Amino acid sequence: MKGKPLNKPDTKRRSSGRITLSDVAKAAGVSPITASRALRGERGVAPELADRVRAAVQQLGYVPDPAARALASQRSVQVPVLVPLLSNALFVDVLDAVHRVLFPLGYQALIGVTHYDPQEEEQLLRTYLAHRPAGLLVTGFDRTENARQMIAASGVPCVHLMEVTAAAGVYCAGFSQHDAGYAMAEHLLQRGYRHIAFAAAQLDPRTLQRAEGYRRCLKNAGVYDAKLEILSPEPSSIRLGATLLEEIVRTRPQVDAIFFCNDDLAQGGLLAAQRLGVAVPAQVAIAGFNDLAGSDQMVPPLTTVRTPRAAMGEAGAKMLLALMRGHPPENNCVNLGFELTVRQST
Amino acid sequence: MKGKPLNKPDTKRRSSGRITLSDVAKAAGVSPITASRALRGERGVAPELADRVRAAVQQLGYVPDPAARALASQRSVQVPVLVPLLSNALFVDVLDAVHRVLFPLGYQALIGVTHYDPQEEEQLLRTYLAHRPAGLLVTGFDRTENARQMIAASGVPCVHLMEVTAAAGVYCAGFSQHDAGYAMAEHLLQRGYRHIAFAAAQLDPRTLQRAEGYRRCLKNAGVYDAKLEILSPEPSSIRLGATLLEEIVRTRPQVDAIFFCNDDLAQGGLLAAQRLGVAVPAQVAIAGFNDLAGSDQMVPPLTTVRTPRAAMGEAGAKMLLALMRGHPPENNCVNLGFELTVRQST
DNA sequence: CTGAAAGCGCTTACAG
DNA sequence: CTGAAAGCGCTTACAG
Repeated sequence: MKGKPLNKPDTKRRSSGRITLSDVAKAAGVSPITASRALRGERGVAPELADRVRAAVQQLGYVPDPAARALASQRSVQVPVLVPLLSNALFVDVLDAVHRVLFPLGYQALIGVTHYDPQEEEQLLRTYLAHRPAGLLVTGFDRTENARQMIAASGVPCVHLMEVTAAAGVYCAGFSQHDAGYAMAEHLLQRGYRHIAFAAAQLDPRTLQRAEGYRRCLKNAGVYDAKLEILSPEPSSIRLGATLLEEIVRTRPQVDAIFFCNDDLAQGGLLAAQRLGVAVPAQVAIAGFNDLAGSDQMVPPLTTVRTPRAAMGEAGAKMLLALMRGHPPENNCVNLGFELTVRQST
Repeated sequence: MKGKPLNKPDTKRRSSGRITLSDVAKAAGVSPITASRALRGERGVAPELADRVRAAVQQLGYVPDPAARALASQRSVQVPVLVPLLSNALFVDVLDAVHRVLFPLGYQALIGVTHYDPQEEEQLLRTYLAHRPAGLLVTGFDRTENARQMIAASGVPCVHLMEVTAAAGVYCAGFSQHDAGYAMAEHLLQRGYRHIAFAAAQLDPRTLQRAEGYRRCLKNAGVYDAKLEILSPEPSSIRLGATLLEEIVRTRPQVDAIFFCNDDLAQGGLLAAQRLGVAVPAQVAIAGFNDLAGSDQMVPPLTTVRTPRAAMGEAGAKMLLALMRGHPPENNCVNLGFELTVRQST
């Protein structure tokens, strides 16, 4: 007997008290492997046994251990979502949509903030890839060569958000930033404006693509003037929009319309115009981009481009889901489009 | 020889090709346990050996496997952050601050969205607790009894954000919502307003605490009128603020000031007043709460209460950090205060 | 201060 | 269709 406690014959060296798969298997009268297979819905398990396993899970309140699962299968349920910022509603909307699709299916969306810095993104990728993520969601196509290679070498399925490309073998859910910029410029031309300024902040790849669309459209119409591009590397904000409008009104009196690259800038511009007594759109028309909260409530309501933020998050997540399950989607690049939303500010 | 490949004497059955702790230990000429201890900065390792381990890590580019670590130590690096919504900038700011503190130290902030629903929160908790989180960050104190017990039983360190309490043994980082509501009402009284409406949405616990502060202040002054409370269960938004202002102006012409429970409502109210030709603050004063983006740019700039969102996230995360490391903070409840921010709308 | 053994709770790969 | 064995890559608990 050696003085061992009789009542705890099963005491292990490091028992956590957790209900394990073995407990479930024992209760169901099957082996742990069979229980595991039944749990994961793997076919090839007799329906009756699967039922017994499900019942045991219910009865014992068993919850699988994600760490053990990840270690054994070499794959976690984590899906890092790399976005430039959280302070831009744009990306929060995308992240929210991704989370809504992934979470109910057992996947964990992980926040990754790159601050628009490719080096920072590369570092994040290094860290996250060590976690054996199930999949990866990134913003756009602009990254370091290192980052690109790390993603490819990892074998982790990856979907690109916010932009589209014609390249093969690249998965993406987005829309053409260029075409959206072009469409807004075209709208302003149609309204009769001829001195159309482009006011932008941050100057990230997508902003520059919109700028290019604006540029091409005005050049086609023969009214492009490089001096009417106001490009600030500062972060986009309502306050900066106000500053930019003041600057334009002061230094470029000929301007009859301003295309702001984001709605927060445009809202700030609208408010600054009001303070300065500049009539919108009579003296200066104002247009934005993204159709953020409040744009429809501005005075006058803001003309903008409605972008498919939730749709991109959702479509991207669903595409990733397919890839993670080993079913490559027929269409590797979903173009969700955009919608020119004309209100009274133009 | 049995035909075995001679060049791969070390081939395991399921090698992942990953560089492991054993590789590091081998390269450093120590045992894996010593390498593990050195890596985790556990004291009691000879400095020289620790140096050799660090060098080997560098040279091999070793990255620890979080899953293996979690399984062996029964504790992951994950920190679920439970917030009501992502569509409210308030919580995004908190989440962002938490992430900024936790990520550089190797912890992973996990998104948890409760939609203001205690049942949903309980379900989330059940899921997250199974992941053996290192810590837990939750919003406020209002939750199901089940949720409370699950947290306590798990032994996972937990910090409450956004509110403060006098209760002992509860960790929190927040401010007094009640007092902030009181302060704004007091400001409006001091300005001479006597028919002060309170317009609120969502009606979550913190909104109701602010309402209570408003109520108590007006009662103390003898000017409380229950008919001037406009409480809508709908989600807070700029558009709803516009609707609420229109309703108040139409049905309660005596109102000379409106205290909106959140800045998005107040901004919407301000814009609606402009559309209706209602002068602010001459005819109706308007005040908000939270000092969200754009409030300082409104016309007129919005009087509001600046709340310590980033500070709460940061202080909460740091407190949690201390708890996770087994160093309970001296002060279990940090009150970050608030700042009445008077602008021209009152 | 250092290490050999065992174990965390699963799944993979191999048999039958 | 089912299972016994081994292993995923770490850390804990026990010795020395």
